[in-house]
Amino acid sequence: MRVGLVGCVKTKLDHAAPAQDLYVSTLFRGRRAFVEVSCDQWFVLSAKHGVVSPAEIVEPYEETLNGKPLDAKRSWAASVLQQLDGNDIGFTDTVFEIHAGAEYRDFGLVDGLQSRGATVQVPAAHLGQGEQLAFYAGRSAVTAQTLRRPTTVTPAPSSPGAARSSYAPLAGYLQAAEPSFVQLSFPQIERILSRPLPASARRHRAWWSNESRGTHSQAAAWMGVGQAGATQWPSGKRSQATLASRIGQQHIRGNTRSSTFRLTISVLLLNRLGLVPANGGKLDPRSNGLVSGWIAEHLRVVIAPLDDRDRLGAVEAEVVAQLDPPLNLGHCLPSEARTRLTALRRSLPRR
DNA sequence: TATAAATGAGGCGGGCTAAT
DNA sequence: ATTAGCCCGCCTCATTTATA
Repeated sequence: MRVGLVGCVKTKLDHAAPAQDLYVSTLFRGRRAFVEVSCDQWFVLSAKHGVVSPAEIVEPYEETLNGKPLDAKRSWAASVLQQLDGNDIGFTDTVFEIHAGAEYRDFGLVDGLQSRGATVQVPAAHLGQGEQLAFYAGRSAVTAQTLRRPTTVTPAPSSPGAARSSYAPLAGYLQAAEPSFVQLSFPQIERILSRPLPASARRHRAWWSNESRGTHSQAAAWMGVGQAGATQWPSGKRSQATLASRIGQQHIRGNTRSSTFRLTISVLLLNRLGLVPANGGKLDPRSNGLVSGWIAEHLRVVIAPLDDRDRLGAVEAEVVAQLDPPLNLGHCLPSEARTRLTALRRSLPRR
């Protein structure tokens, strides 16, 4: 049995509503989505009412544990434990997953649960505010499911990408779309997002532009669509890399260890750019920057969508066989140039 | 000493303009 | 027409500083 306890937040609806809907901040919604997947049952930890079932109708109120006197926090924790005692929960075979701040946890609640024989986990402990928002928004249902298995939970570092954005539903729609060409109206997009688009979306064409390194999450949403990696054989493991992450982070801004393409460019330009090898088959930071600049300046990318990622490996072999690109080695016939390239690549040994 | 207020953190999201 | 990028406010928690 796994029980989620979700702390209340300040921002609420202005009218009575089921507890699960009363709290409307991004953080609460993220926590709720998390426990709905990861737990068998969950409750709200309300500063005013203690343990509240998600469906229970609650009037909006203005109360928080933050900054309350020690005694008040202790007696609040005691009353929460009392409510849980009366809830027919078998503590010894229950894992409590707490999604609330330290004020809610550390004044008797965690200790009380543990002394009753329960296991307590705090998946987002020690994360900063932004990190928490990213943590909850970035966790897909699949990821939350995996939390059922490990005994200790370590929050993953936040990573760039579209999944944590409020535009994630749009990314998901595009990801799942059958045809590689999709046309949507404003209202259709708003239905997918379950909220209106900002006014700028209708007023400024620029709102819809792509963005390589900016902060506009809507651009990240559609630019992150599309998986770059094929299914690995024989493990069947699927790469999580998107086109944006593979090309941008590994090929253009990565290092020689993360991209064979970079390795090839680096060894070919070693003398011309005065590149200095470093340990581990990499280049020193300055040299790596020079390679990034060179690639950014010269690289042109053509994207050919393919619906079946499991066939990417076979398609690559066909494409390479037809084009016979001089810098590719795999799937190619041997040549004098390729023998030299192999030798050059050895000039950056991985050791 | 207890409480309240201010501040910092950092990712998200929006508005807008300059540059290409 | 499109891209790059600056600026600002929001959100919440944790910590520091000010006040009663």
